[in-house]
Amino acid sequence: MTHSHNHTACVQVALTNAAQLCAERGVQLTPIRQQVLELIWANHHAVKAYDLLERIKPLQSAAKPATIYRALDFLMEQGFIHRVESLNAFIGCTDLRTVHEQLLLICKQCQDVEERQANAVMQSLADELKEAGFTAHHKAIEIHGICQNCQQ
Amino acid sequence: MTHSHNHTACVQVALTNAAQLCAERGVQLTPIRQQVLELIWANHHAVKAYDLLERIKPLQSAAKPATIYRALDFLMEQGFIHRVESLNAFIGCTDLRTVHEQLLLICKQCQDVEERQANAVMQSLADELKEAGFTAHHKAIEIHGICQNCQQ
DNA sequence: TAATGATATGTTATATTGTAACATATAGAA
DNA sequence: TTCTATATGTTACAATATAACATATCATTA
Repeated sequence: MTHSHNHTACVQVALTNAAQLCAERGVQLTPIRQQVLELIWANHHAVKAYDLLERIKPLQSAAKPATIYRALDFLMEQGFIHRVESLNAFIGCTDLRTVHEQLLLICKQCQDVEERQANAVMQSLADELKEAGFTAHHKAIEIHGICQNCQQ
Repeated sequence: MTHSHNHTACVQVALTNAAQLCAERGVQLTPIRQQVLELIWANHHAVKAYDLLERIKPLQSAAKPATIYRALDFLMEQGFIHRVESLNAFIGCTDLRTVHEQLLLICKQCQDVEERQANAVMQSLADELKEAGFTAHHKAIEIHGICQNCQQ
């Protein structure tokens, strides 16, 4: 994704959808929340909370950790971003309109994170959970390695 | 697992296998490392590093954070424990002799973590990764919810 | 034997990540 | 206008993790 794509369009779509969903849901995409979302969408890397804090300071000089964490909490509740558990970091969700479980492919080389629906994986996981008698509330499926673009 | 099982046997097996594998590999299961492994195996909950630090202090009064993190690093390298990324915590590995990817089922109610081989899931995941052109180095697959025993 | 090197641990300090708690502001509803 | 819900400001701190350098131990070998 770092490699050749129209990223402006990515950002545009993400922000437009977020704004519309907020309107539909009667929740507020305040300036801080929108700025955090934009900063997360600066690229396809997972971003750390304290990096966001540094980057938002020119815009919000009063920003403190809580400023960022509250915005992140909101954006996660709304499904606009995902937390990458194995990196303590965050990425923009590329699939806002679908109820889905995310499979995250995390490239060690370019740092990009790709989100995939992976329906077959989710189906066999559902089967496995049924067999185990386990009721799932949240799934974190994170694969670290080297993405297609980074392998010559 | 909290629910009715001979946990002494779990611990025994884990420690015996770890000792044997260390001997085979020519690495040292030092007192500190063994104590940390035992503390992790106190039950089937994921344990936090600083909890381990408190619990090891009666045995190792000089213990500091690095004491624990070094032991954890060793135990993870040897495959004796897993890190639960979404909890910042650690559990004993129940399947030392098999090369495997772990699916972790984390119960919100009893805190137990169950490790499953989930071969079908891993196979469809491998297919998905192949399709994505992604070379995996490490997989964190962590499902949060309610385990069979905790649902009446 | 003494020097060397590999491994493990001791120790201090600090970096990173995340939350609690209470105060203030703002805007719409009653 | 007052009330309420929501959002943000602010201070302090908790929880998680690592860096860097010192010391110890033991087997190898010069």
